[in-house]
Amino acid sequence: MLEFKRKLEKKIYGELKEKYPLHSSEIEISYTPHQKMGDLALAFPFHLAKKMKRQPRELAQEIIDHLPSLEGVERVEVAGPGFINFFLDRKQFFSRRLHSLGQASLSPEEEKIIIEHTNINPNKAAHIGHLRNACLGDTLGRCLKYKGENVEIQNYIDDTGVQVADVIFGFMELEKKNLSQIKQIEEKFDYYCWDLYAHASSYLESHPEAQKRKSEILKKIEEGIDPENEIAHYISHQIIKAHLKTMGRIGVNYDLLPCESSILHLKFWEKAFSLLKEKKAIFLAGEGVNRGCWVMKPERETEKEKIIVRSDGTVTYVGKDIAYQLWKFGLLEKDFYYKPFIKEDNKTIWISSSTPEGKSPSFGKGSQVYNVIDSRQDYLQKIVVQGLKSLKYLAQAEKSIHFSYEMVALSPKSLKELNLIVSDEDREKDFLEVSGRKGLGVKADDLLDRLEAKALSEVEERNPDLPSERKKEIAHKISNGALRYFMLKFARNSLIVFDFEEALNFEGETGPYLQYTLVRINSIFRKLKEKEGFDEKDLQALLSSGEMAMEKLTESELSDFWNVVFFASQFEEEVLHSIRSLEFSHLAKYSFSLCQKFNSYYHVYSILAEKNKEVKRIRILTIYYIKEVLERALSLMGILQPERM
RNA sequence: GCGCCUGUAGCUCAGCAUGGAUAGAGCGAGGGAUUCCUAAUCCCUAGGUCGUAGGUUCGAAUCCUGCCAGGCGCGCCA
Repeated sequence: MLEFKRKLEKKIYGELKEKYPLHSSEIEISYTPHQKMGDLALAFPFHLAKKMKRQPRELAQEIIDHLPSLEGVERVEVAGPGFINFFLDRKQFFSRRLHSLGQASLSPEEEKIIIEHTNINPNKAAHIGHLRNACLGDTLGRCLKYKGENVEIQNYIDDTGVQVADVIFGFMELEKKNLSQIKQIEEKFDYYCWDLYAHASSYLESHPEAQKRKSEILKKIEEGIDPENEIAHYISHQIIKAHLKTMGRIGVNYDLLPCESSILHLKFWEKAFSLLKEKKAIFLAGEGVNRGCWVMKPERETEKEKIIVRSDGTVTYVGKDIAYQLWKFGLLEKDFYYKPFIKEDNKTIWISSSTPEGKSPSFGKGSQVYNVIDSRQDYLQKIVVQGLKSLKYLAQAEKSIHFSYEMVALSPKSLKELNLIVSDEDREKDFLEVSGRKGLGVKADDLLDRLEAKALSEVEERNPDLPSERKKEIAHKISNGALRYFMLKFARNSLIVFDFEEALNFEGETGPYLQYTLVRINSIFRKLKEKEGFDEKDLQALLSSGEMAMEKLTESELSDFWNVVFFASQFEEEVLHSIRSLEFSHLAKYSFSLCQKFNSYYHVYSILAEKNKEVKRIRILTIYYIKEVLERALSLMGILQPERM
């Protein structure tokens, strides 16, 4: 479709450029609002009419008279106040789409793209907010790979931060546990830490004298002193494993886990610091409130200067982030060591190390970097980019993309359902921010468990005779579809106020609706095979024969056929649009609309029962085409495809 | 105070990049469809001053400005 439009635009421009004052960019083909008006539309007669001081409609007609017959276009007409609308040769169009299935017309534009997402502090279980992050980042990765890009997924691990220290404080001071006692904990470890973290946080808040011990813990893990350090190591690694398992449940994967501890021990910051000083990107404040700090000048006069190194010589969060961002672009002149963290059949997840290890693939050195981080960090991400600019890495600053999105909050109803106690002040609000520190949130695994349980009971009801393993597998796929679609259907700037009833819904605009549509299509092919012996070979024969007797379709069937096929042909444009705008709700809504169109078609036109062979053939090809597009759409969204439901 | 984001149907949200033809879905409400490929479906009905006031334009939900309302950020926390 994309290619078809571009060719047509070029051809039309070529025909008209001599006769009219036109720029090639003005010839832009769009879609008509309604099928009966035609398929493609040109709006340029309006601009041209203005330039030439003429009536748009009359001018449009004149232009049409000048146009030769166009390949693939059956009819051209003036519409409305002066649009030029094209009616395509449906048979030719469909036949070409079928033949070009599988050969993507998209092409990569970057050397290597790095996506950083998930980034959960390794001190507690993952919650719904993290699921949104992971779903967005993972979908971006899948779409970019589909486009042909070389993509590396990184999940940054802040294993030396205060959050981890809080949990260590909880273990050592509140529960008086040593490492071997911690290892004996039988409960789900990330859940155990979830509660302990909340407990330790509130304890530390009400016992300011305990802060001293916490600072000591923090210092010891940064300097690598046991037992605090080995406990930190144990906790973070156990939690990372739990997170990877949770994300594995929804099909989210990573290539590399870069750790804060490695950045620290390999002195990434020191290198970045000398670069920043050398290029005068930061300076030492000699007076004012920030005296003794290294600060970055604001871009605008009205903004405050940003502290990068505190007066005690320690670096701030944003400073470390600048160092990490430099490394991602291969600009730091330093690298991590790497070792495998998890090895599975054909996939290894690597983790950074601060000491030399064996052979590993090459990481980092991206030409473009996406950081998937929620919108509360807009300002800090801006500072990171500003850091690159001050270092005169303008190209890299341009290619540092903050994939910003709104958070997931909790509705008062959800909180009540979880039996979470909230303060009177919080109760007044329409929604509450998820807070790991307060233990306020819906744990990712809990939500997934509930989705699976609900899906299982629905499967039981519909397919009581299936073996229990099959049922479980289907329920898993359904829960996966429900969750992934839910996380994608909202625009990224839309705050999701989480509600169980809405998230657990399997009807209407939901993942299971999409999955169900595909199940129906597959079911038709299964029955075709069972009842008529129509198999893959027959399908291929049908595809290559190119025989389509479109004239056998009634006028209304031709119109319904075209409605769904023409829409399906726009898939690649939707993917590109989603990548460009980082708005995967487009892809989600597009897929949903495609399913709606198919389901309407399905109710009117029977395939198995159709007596007319020629009509039947067209219908088979139609649903085959939709199946191919839909399967691709679902896989880009990370939605699994059950064979039955 | 400054910066960013949001305001569209009873509810939840698309549409805004690149202005275009009659503003769309889902949920909820009411009605209907199953001797026929899975009813997790489909069809019909009701429901809209696109926050508000201006501006630009042949044309504005979409672009610009003001105002109102809400959220987030602006720390020698991470």
